[in-house]
Amino acid sequence: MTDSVDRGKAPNIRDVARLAGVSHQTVSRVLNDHPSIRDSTRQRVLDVMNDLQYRPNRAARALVTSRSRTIGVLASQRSQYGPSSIIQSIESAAQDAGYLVSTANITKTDESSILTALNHLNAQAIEGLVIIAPQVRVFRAISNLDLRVPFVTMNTSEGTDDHAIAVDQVAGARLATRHLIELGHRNIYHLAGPQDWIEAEARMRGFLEEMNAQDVPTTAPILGDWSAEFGYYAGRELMRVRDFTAIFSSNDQMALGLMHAIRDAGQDVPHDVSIVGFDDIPEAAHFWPPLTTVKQDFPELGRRCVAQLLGTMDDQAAGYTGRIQPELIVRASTARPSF
Amino acid sequence: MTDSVDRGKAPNIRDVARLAGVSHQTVSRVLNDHPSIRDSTRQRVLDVMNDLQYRPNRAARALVTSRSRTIGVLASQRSQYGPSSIIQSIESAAQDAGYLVSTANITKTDESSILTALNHLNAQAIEGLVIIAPQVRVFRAISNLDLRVPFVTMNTSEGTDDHAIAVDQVAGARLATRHLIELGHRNIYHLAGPQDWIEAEARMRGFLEEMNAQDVPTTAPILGDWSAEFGYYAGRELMRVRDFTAIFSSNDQMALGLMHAIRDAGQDVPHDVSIVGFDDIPEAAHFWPPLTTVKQDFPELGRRCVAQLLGTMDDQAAGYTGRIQPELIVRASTARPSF
DNA sequence: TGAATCCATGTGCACGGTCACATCCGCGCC
DNA sequence: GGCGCGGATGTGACCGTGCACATGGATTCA
Repeated sequence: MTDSVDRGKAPNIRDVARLAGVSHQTVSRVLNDHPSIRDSTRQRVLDVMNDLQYRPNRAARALVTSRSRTIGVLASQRSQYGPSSIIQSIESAAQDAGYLVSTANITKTDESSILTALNHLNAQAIEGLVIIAPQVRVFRAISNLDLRVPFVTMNTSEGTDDHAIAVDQVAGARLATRHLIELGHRNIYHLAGPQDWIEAEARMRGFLEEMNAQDVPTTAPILGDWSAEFGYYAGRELMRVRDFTAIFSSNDQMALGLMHAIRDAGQDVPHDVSIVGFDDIPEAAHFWPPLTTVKQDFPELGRRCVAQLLGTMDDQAAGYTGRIQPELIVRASTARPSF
Repeated sequence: MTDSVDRGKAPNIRDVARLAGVSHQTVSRVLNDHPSIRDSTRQRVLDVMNDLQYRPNRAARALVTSRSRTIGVLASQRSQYGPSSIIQSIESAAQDAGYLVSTANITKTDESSILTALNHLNAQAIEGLVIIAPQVRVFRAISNLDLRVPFVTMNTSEGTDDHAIAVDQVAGARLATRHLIELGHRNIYHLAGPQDWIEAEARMRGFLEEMNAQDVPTTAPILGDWSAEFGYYAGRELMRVRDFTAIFSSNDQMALGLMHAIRDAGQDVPHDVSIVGFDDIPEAAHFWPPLTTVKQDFPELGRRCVAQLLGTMDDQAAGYTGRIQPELIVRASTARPSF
């Protein structure tokens, strides 16, 4: 009678304790891998847990430890390949470490939508934050709010370098640019990402650095919005001028739009114009022509994020300091200029 | 002295109560919009909350109410455009309703990885479940586990229709197929998705139904894996045969791969082969040639999911019964056959 | 042999909310 | 004037877990 478990209510540690003939604290110790538990006792408890289909109550645990075991992710453009791959790998890494992930998305880029997102995360009592929407104003909003939470960002920015886990975007952009220069191009445009995105800025910087290093004169980059749509319209405008033989696009989608516009203008890629993208989305190999691009290891990026964040949270020295080196993938969208 | 709030600890309702000169229960009532609170009292409490930067503790609330206010999402292929768009809209809809979203991803398709994912969600004490990985075996695993949680799935399958919120995949596939037939094609292949995906099956069914309805003889569909890569290799095989003038691909990525292979074989899309995709990913308009495809309203799908799920959870009649109608987007990848 | 130490386990309370129930007060009505 | 009633608020218990501390027995060592 006293042994019977109430129907319709999940069992708790006291139920387990009673059936195993120990105190609730012993059960708790088994749950937390406390060293000084006799093997026979542990086994008995585990058996009862199994019988009862016992699952620890996360809320109760969070309440008493005041640790939510949740990390927040602040993202934007979530449906794009890069962000979504990263989120996926963050989530699986966090899950392995026993953490939950709560994401908040920024749709509009205004200050208030950033605040809404951060407040949402704050309400979850997150213990750490990964920022995948590395816009300058996001950092501003964070320091204004002073959420006292360790955070990690995917990309470097002045003043936040402690937190940065980066694919070396600058190096990637230099690879792409160097490739074009080595092919013989001298009139190269850069179609950049949105102005306030840190990775857009880094890629732009890499482009300019390499151009300068090789003594090639540059024109001002065009600021885009990452979308194929924008690339297409930018390409239409550019094709009116035609004072270039190559374009380095800050991501693959815009590169796709560019190639579309170039064909529409009756020109050929790569014969008339060479195109390089960035990211190496899975589709890039099948674009027409297959796109030369810079490959980022998104899954690895996500894993490192979590590793570093958990490290910071536990006040450990945060292992990974090195950047992930991106890789140039040469495909058919680049060739020697045709003069 | 007694009024001072401990530093380093988040304020709780009792702190608020003390400073507002009321009982903790009154504070709780303010939090929960209880009707019988005098306006002046409410305002006083709200002011104190504001001063203290009070945030209700989700864990404590979850503990006492035994409601986690969390809904789970079981996904697969998360980094692809469709799933990630849906997840994004689910998340924002859930957030609006005061719910948290916890996602679990299935990478491998074996039974055990499904169980792992479901267990992960189960450990969160989710109150509802959205299934975006509508593989047949997922349903089997769910009924085996008998998680007593209401769930919703994106696509219909025999026996689970109560839970289905569907874009009418069959209708979409029929639209695509009819378009090809009306252009005059008679030898049409279908490149389907993985066998055990319910949406793949539905699109295949739509294809076959329409072909039958129009008395066009069909060949057995080819089973793919959704990737552009697969589309490419399938295309290479198909180009050896060349007994067709059109292919209906079950998604845009595979269509992209097909077009790549067709060009590699020296043939032209749409002159020699017409191609139709499915999904209308943002890049599809800029493929070469721009892809004729069937557009799904992913964000709406996500919103409905949440609406229906919350409805079911509150035992309300679950509003939306109608399917979302997909739309054919005709672009340059389809034309009359060239004989 | 007794004190110190360590191991294995138990006891009671705290965490921050909500719920059921109690209380107090003012008002209308017979 | 007494009674009932409902609005506004207070009191104490409880949710499931972990922590600090207590306990008792075995072992070690002076």
